[in-house]
Amino acid sequence: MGNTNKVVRETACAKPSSHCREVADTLARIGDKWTVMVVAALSAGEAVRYNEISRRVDGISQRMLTLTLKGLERDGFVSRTMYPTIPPRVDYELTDLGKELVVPLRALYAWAEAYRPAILAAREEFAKREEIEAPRRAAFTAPK
Amino acid sequence: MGNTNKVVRETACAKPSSHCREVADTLARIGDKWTVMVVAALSAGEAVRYNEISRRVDGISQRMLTLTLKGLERDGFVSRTMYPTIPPRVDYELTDLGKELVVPLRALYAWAEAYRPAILAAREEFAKREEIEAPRRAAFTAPK
DNA sequence: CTGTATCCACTAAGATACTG
DNA sequence: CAGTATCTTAGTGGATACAG
Repeated sequence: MGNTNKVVRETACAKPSSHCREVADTLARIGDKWTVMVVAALSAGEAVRYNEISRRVDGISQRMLTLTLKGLERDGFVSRTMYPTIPPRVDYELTDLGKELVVPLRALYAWAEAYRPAILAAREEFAKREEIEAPRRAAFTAPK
Repeated sequence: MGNTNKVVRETACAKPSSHCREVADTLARIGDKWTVMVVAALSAGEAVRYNEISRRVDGISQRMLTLTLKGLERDGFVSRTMYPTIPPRVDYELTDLGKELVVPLRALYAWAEAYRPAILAAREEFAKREEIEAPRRAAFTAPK
């Protein structure tokens, strides 16, 4: 609990009057493994139930779905409506803020689609160059 | 090393013919903590040396800077030019692809700037509601 | 149905020290 | 100056079991 490390975190920025740390922060929040996909699952506009999201975002664990939804709710991107029926039913829906998030996300989506081939190509070329230069260090693999 | 868990990773997608997993993947790649800031440090256009980037992205460790730069180089976003002088000098510069990346990043930047107040407001309101509903579970804090 | 709680494996990331 | 190597710690995410 004692704050031994004080971590300044200020001025960790390239440009003068820009809050690029805040962008990085925001990007990190929406850019994690599941958030984008959950938002995508809700982007159609209608309210979706917990299990339906779980089905749409196949591969997500309950834990991660709950955490992701809670994070999105916390930041005001989705609204949670609970019906105390039996069995219980909970609807999730994008808020207005959430819908605003979809806009830049779609832009990024378009960008990713457009440039992914270029990225993959660059990656392959890089891998090839690595295989040429790797052997130079391989000689240094002396056991201690 | 034995692959006990087989991890399908296919069809983890909401919409039919969309590669939203790929967007998530791309977003995760460019959306991590340091990548955005390093790209920002290079976004002015000129070539920048290793230590200069290190200075601009204050707080980054050598390890993380090296890894981030290697990742960016790998994906074709930055070019690395090495001058075998003494002392050695290495310049990093955004490639054309890297400059294309700056475009959606700026859009996201604008979005983050515009909506951050709304997000922070939502977060505070959520925190308040939590404090009201938390006590209900506090009663269950029985020691095992 | 809609979660919560616990445990465990893996990875990411910082600090530090050393090399060409 | 421009990295690499290694160690250690903290956080992420999955599986499972259980609760309301």
